[in-house]
Amino acid sequence: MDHHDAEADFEQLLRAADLRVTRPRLAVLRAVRRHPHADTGSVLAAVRTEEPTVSHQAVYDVLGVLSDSGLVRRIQPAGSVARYELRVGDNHHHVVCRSCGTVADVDCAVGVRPCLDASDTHGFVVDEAEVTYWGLCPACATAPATATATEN
Amino acid sequence: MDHHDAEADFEQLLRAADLRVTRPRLAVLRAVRRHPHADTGSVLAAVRTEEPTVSHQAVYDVLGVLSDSGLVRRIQPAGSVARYELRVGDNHHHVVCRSCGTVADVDCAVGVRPCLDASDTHGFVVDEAEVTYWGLCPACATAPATATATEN
DNA sequence: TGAAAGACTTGACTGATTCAAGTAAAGACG
DNA sequence: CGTCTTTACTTGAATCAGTCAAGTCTTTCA
Repeated sequence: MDHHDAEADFEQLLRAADLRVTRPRLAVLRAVRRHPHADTGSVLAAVRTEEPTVSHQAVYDVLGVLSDSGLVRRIQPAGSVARYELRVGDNHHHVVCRSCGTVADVDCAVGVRPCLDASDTHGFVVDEAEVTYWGLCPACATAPATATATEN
Repeated sequence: MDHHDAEADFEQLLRAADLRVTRPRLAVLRAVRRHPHADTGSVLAAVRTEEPTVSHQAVYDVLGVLSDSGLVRRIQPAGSVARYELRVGDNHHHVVCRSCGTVADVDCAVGVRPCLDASDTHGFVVDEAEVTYWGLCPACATAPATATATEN
């Protein structure tokens, strides 16, 4: 994984989305790549290891525009703050640990767009079906409940 | 729907769950029945039309214990505050309007427990698959986006 | 009826997220 | 390459859902 190639990728990604290329945006993209499912606070911390002067507001703004542009995906399991990931457009889903809040990716077995056919959507125009699996992660399934959700 | 019968039902429900029967709890159950998918604030407001002295903390507490006991179900679509409903244990799902946040119930067409078979759950012990359909409600699909999510 | 456990009230507090005003940097164009 | 316009970022304050803590009232059960 060459550093400059990855940089170029993110830069292209931004330009293709008609977004200005800025240091905070590149840093956020790198942070999200390094920490899949990280919440805003973790992204901020990760960003500041490279760009110590980036403000917390900038991170909120950047995550907002990147989400709106579809460059990152925002998820928010019940009871959790917003989390972000780079995997986008591949219709994957998430398992969330009820005990510690850890999130992992899951490819649905049913097909490319599972469960997108609801019987009656009351006239809603549906464009996405999001599946969240709830349960216990390997650690919490065996150990007593202690941990609290923070990072992945 | 006779008033006293319904009261008796809720009372039984509470006792069956080993919960004390209190005015706030009955009022919350009635409020949630009257306002499916209402958030905590709306439940509080609805409760106070019958029991004006109930504190906001009590409503949080009651909704907490009722959720833990499985008497009500708590949902929280991304970007929304917690919402509550009485329909429980029937594995139904939700459509959420991207524009106004309105929530509606959906029975999944695939079967009783749709999508519960994920290909690889990374060792998680999964006990529930929650499906959230995203799209536009009839009103927002035709009209320009204006409304903001509040009540159902 | 009276005691013990549990629920409720009150009031303060936290923490994620947003708002607003001003400064700085990116991209376009000459 | 320098200037201009647009848009991003910084700073600092504010909001709001939800939680914590201490004390009082109720429910339940003996």
